[in-house]
Amino acid sequence: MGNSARAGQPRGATLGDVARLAGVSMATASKAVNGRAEVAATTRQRVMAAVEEIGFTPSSSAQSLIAGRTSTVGLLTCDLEGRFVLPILTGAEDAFDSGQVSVLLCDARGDSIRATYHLNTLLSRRVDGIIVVGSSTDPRPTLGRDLPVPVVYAYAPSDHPADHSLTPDNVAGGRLAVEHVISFGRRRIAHITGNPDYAAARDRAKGFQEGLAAAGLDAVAEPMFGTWSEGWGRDATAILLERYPDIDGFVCGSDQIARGALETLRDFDRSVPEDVSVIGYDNWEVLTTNSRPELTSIDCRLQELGRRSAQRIFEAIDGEPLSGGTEYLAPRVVMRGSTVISR
Amino acid sequence: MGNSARAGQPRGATLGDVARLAGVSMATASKAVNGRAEVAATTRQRVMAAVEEIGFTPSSSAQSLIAGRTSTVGLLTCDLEGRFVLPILTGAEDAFDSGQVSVLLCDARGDSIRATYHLNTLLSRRVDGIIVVGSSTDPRPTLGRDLPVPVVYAYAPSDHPADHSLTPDNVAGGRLAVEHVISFGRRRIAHITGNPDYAAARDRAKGFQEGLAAAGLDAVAEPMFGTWSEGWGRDATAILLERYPDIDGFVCGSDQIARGALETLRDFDRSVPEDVSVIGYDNWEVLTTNSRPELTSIDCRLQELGRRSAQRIFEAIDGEPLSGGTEYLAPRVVMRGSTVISR
DNA sequence: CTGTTAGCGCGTTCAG
DNA sequence: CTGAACGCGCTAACAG
Repeated sequence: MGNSARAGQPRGATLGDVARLAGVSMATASKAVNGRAEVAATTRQRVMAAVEEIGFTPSSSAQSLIAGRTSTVGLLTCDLEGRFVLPILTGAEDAFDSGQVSVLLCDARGDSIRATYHLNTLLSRRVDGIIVVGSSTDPRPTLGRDLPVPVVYAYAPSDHPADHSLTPDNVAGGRLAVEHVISFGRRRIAHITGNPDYAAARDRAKGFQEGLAAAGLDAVAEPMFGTWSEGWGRDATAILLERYPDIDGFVCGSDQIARGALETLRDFDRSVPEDVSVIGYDNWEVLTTNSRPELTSIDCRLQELGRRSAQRIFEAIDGEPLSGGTEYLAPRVVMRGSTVISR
Repeated sequence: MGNSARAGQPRGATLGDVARLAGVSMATASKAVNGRAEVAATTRQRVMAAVEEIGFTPSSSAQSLIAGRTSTVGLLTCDLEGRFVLPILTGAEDAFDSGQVSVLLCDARGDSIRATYHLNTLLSRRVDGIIVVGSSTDPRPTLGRDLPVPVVYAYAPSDHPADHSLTPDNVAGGRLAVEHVISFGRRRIAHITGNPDYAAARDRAKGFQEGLAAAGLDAVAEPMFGTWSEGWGRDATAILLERYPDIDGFVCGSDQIARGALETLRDFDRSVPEDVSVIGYDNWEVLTTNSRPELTSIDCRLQELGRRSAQRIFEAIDGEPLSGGTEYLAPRVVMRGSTVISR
């Protein structure tokens, strides 16, 4: 307090102010501030003192104008609410952060008109690159191929093969899930998953069936497609248990579905993981670590996805051109009590 | 496609390019682009054609330099992962969006050193204002009083009374919750909540007790403080039911706790909402709409909180100085099957 | 109605 | 080692 009255320079002090106060020219002040060698030690001290005194910070607008780069990237999300964008966003923010670049956040709310509007905003702000974060793994329309900045598509791949996309490998995830359950000796395994309109549901089911086949096992039933909800998990599990009482493994397409499965298994007096194994998908902690038993789940490593997306942008900024095509990120299994017997 | 080869001006075309191509001076081009009146219709058309042709977008860096404003605000979050910041963030983004201002996102990861670092970044980028989003409702240290831009604290209020803060009214929420349960005829009501180190837990408990007293009711037991987890909800509910079998209402400090309560009530064969009412807190949809029955909950209106924070920043930018003090946002109840009997 | 000039805040030559 | 001059892309005065 007290020096709040000194806010006579409300919009930030300029290098000129510093120079005047230190009794040097702007050029000298600039060199001192930027730590260049060609400046006398005593002069530098005077300058730095002045900097401290008036709280000078160089204006990025001016610097960008000269450098031709803004050290800013745009993050264009299609649906901020979606729970998948947040980890990606933190991963990217994390990577950019240590690279001294700032993140300009835009949310298109799933509206393509708003998306192009925001794209213009980002281009006008001369971002050095753009990450487009989708809310599902279904391919999304490209922003266009003749943009003046590198663009990377995260989570939802672009529908244009020349664009660079990063997306979780859901086929591998489905396969990993069933392999995990098989490794605990299960042989009668069912798959309950979400809406088949989602590529995620189809891909995971595909991986599930591949894994089963590779182990020489038959599916106990066709994959059950429904919704991504606990309610569907409960209902589908009940249906399956009544029809195939010998089921000993449930591979679920989401943690919500798996939670529902756990609940119904309790109602049927089957013990998890002793009699039946259950595995979820997404590793959504609020769901996986609060259930009884805790839920083993497939983790898509979304934060890593965000980090890598940022890395690709960095490389592109540094001149290395972006290769076209899609990178599939391998998932991993996080083991918990719904498959592992604690002792 | 096809014109991707025309990317000879990779870093964006300049107004000079437009002017040259249209055969006019930069000043005229500027006026045409900005829709000023003092320009001939035919000239304007030539200019706009040139704009289209080379895909010109004005550089915000240059514009900012002149205007002295960047039309950018900083969003400084303390913990992006936290589930409370996301709605606030979307609310703010929403409001800024319609005001043509962009959002610069920084995440301090709960680290105060990183916070001051990011603050400097934001100031150097000459943002027109800053919203600080905390991850709990406990007061947080002020960024300082002598900043050259307006600052608003959202969710976590500043510990400095002269700062402007917006935070949910948890006392009102606790009271609202118990009033709702009382309105359904419940008289033997218990409160299970989270860690008492959190102001949220204490405030909600306080509101709970006020509401009870105002209705002339005695608490069936002291509020049960624990953790914000389903496990604690299950355990605390079991303890209470064994000790006070006549309990007919559970006011919970979080939706997770309420989910746990629902589960234990099932184990005890009490029907919800016929015999017992249960209400959660936060209205976290994945928890409230997937339970059996669905969970009535208190909604903090975080998106509205974000929107209002943005509004305060707007007002401050427009010259209206920020008043000191904290705005408490009234919560509302979202009714679902855990209190309302469907028929 | 159009073009010329100056300057926003800064970094970077190039003489002194 | 220091300072004067120029330019980044753009807009606001003024002249023409």
